[in-house]
Amino acid sequence: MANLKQLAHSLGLSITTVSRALDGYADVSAATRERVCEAAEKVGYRPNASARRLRRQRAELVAVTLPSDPGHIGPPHFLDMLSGCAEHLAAAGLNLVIAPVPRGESELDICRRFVDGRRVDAMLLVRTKRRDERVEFLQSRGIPFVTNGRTESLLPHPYVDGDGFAGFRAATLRFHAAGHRRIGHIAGPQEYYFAHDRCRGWRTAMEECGLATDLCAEGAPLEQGGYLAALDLLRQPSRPTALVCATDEMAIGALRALREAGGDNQISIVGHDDLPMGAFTSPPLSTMRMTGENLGASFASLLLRAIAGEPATELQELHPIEFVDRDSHRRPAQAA
Amino acid sequence: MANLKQLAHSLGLSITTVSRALDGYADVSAATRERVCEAAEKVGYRPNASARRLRRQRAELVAVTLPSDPGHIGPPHFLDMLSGCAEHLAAAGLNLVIAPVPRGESELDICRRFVDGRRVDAMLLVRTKRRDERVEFLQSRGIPFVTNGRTESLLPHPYVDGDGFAGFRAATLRFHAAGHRRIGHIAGPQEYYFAHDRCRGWRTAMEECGLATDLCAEGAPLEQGGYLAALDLLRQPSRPTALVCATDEMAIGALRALREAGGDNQISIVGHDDLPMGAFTSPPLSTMRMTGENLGASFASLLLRAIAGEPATELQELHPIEFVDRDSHRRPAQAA
DNA sequence: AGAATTTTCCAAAACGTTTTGGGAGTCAAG
DNA sequence: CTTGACTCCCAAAACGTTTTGGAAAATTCT
Repeated sequence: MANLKQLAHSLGLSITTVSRALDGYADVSAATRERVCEAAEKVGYRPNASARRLRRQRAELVAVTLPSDPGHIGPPHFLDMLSGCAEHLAAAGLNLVIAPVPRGESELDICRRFVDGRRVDAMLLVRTKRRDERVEFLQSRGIPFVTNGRTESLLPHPYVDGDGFAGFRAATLRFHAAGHRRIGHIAGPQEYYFAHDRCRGWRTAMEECGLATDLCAEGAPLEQGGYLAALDLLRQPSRPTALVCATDEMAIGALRALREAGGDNQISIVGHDDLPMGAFTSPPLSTMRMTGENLGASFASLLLRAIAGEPATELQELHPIEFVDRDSHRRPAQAA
Repeated sequence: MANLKQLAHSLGLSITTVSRALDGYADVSAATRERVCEAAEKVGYRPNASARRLRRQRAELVAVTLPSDPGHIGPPHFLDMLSGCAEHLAAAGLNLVIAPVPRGESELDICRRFVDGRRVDAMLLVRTKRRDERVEFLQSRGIPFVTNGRTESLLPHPYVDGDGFAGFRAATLRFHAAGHRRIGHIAGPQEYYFAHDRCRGWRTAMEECGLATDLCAEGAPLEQGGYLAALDLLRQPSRPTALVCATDEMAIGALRALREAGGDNQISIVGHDDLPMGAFTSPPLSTMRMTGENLGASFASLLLRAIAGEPATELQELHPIEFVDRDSHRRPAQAA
C-alpha cells in the first residue's frame, strides 16, 4: 500500500533513513530504527520488488526449463523436487519460475529470453544432453546455472546427477552373479547423457564378464519405446534371460512385450527411477534410484553457491544409485 | 548486454524514439523503425525486465502456491497442468512462479508476501477449502486470482473445478442400477471443498434411492487414509458391497484393506483422479476424472481475463466428470 | 506564400528502491 | 578553542524503462 516516500514523510524522516533503518544499518540510531520498524509494521509496508530488483540489478528469480518433448518430465518426484528447491530458494529471497518450452521454440530460445532480458539470476536445467547447447550458451554468457544431469562439456559446470554408470554396471553384475549370461539392455536415446551413461555401465559390466554386448536395443524413453525395444530383443536368435532398462517407463513397456511374447514371467527385469506405479505392475518392478533425500535442497544450495561465485568444480554432486528390490529381477537364469 | 541508452546513442537517436520504434508506435517513421530494429537485433537488445516492470507497475508474474500438507499435490497431471498454464501465460508475457509453503508458514503468509510486495499480477490457488482464508484475503486486496476448486465464499471468484457432486452422484446411481444397495463412501477431509462436494453427491444419490447414508468414513486424502477408512466400513455389521472413494489414492488404500480383510475381489470400488498407477492395480481401478483437455490453458486464460478486469462470474468453469471404466467397479452386488 | 496539419522526433518526468558521499551536530582529547 | 572522531541523518544520483507533452520539420491545404 505504502511506499518509502509516504512512510518517510509520515515519520518526518528522509527516505534514506527509513530505508536504512529497515535494512538494519548501524548508522541509524536505535530509537529511530525502532520507530521506523514499528510504523512500517503498522502500515504493512513491503518494499516494491520491481524497484528493488532494478536498483540492485538482481532479478531475484531463478528459472527452470521444463522440456515438453519426448516423455513426461523426468522422475516421478520431479514436482516435489522443484517444490523443495523453490522452498529453499525462497529462504534466500529468490523465487523459482517454471519455463515450459512452447512448440516451435527451443529450450535455447527460452534460455536466451530469460538471460538476455535479465529476468533471472540463475537457471536450472533438466534432462541434459551429452552435448547440450543450453549449457554452452549459459557458459558463454557467464550466468550461473545448475543442471540435473551431467554433460560432456569441456568446461566444468555445476550439476546434480546419479551415478548411472555405476548403478547399471552393478545391476548387470548382479544378474551375472545370479547366473545370467544373456543380459540385454534397453537403452534410451544416446544423445541424453543419462541414457548414454547407463548404457556404458551395462556394456562395461558385460565386457568385464567377457560377454557379448549385442543384446542392446534403443528406443524412446517411454512405455512404447521400451515395448518396441523389448520386442526387438525377443526376436534375437538367443533371447536374453535378463533385461536392464534405462527407465522404469521403458521397463513397464518391456513387461508388456514379455507378456505378449509369451514366456511370460520368465525373464528378469530391472528399471530405473522408482516410479510409484512400479509397485503395482505384475510382477512388481525392481528398480533403482538416486540416493539422497531432499534433492530440491541440493539444487537450491548449488544455485545459491553458483550465484555467490563459487567455482563450478566445487558444485558437482554425483549421487550413488541404490537398488529397490521388488520382484521382477528374480527370474531364474536358465528359464528363458 | 546493451541498454536503451547505448543503443540510442549508437544510432544517434533519442531513447524515446528507440523505445517507441521497438514497440511499434506509429509516430516513428518506417525508415527509422527499420533501422532501429535492425540494430537492436544485431546487438541482441532485450529490454531490462526489472526496469520495465517498475515503470509499467506490473510484475509480469503469476504465483501458484503449492500446498505441502497432507498428501501430495493434487491430481497426477498437476505438473503438466502447471506447465500448460505457464506456457500460455508466457505467450502473454507473464511467467509463472511456484511458491511452496515452508513449514511454519501458512499459505496465507505466502499470499501476503507476494501480494503486498507487488511481486505478482495475479495468483493461482489450488486445493481450496470450503471456507478459504486465502480467497478471503485476495478478495479483500482486490488482486486477480483463479482457484482450482470452488469455495463457499459469499463473493464470487474465478475458478476451474470438476463437478464432483454430479460425478459422485452418477457413480452411486450406477452402482444402484447394478443392484447394489449397501454403497459406502470413503470421504476426504470435509473442510476441502472437493471432498465435501463429492460426499454430497454420494449422499444425495443414496437419499434419492431411499438408502441409508451411514456407510461413510472419512480419512486423510492418502493411501493410508483410504485404508483405515475402508477397514472402518468393513467392520460394520452389514458390509458395503460397493465403495465410492473420494480419490484414487484412497481407493488404492481401500483395495489394500479389502485384500487384507479377505472377501478379496468381492467388493466393487471406484475412485477419482485417474492416477496412472490405477491401471496397474489388481483389479485395475475404475475411476473418474474431470473432462477438458489442456486445463492449463483454461487456467491461463482465466487468469489473463481476470487481470484484464472481467467480472468473476464470467470466469467460472465447471467441468463434467467422466468415468474411466477399468475393472474394479464390476463386482456383483450380492457377493459381499 | 502563408496557414493548418501531419509527421517525426525528443527532453524530462516518472516508477520506488538502494547507495554514495557527505553534512551537521556532539563529544573527548589536545 | 581547535581538532579529530563519532553519531545520526539526508540530498541526490543512480538502476533502465515507458510515457507525457510538446517542438521542429515536412507536408498539405487555402
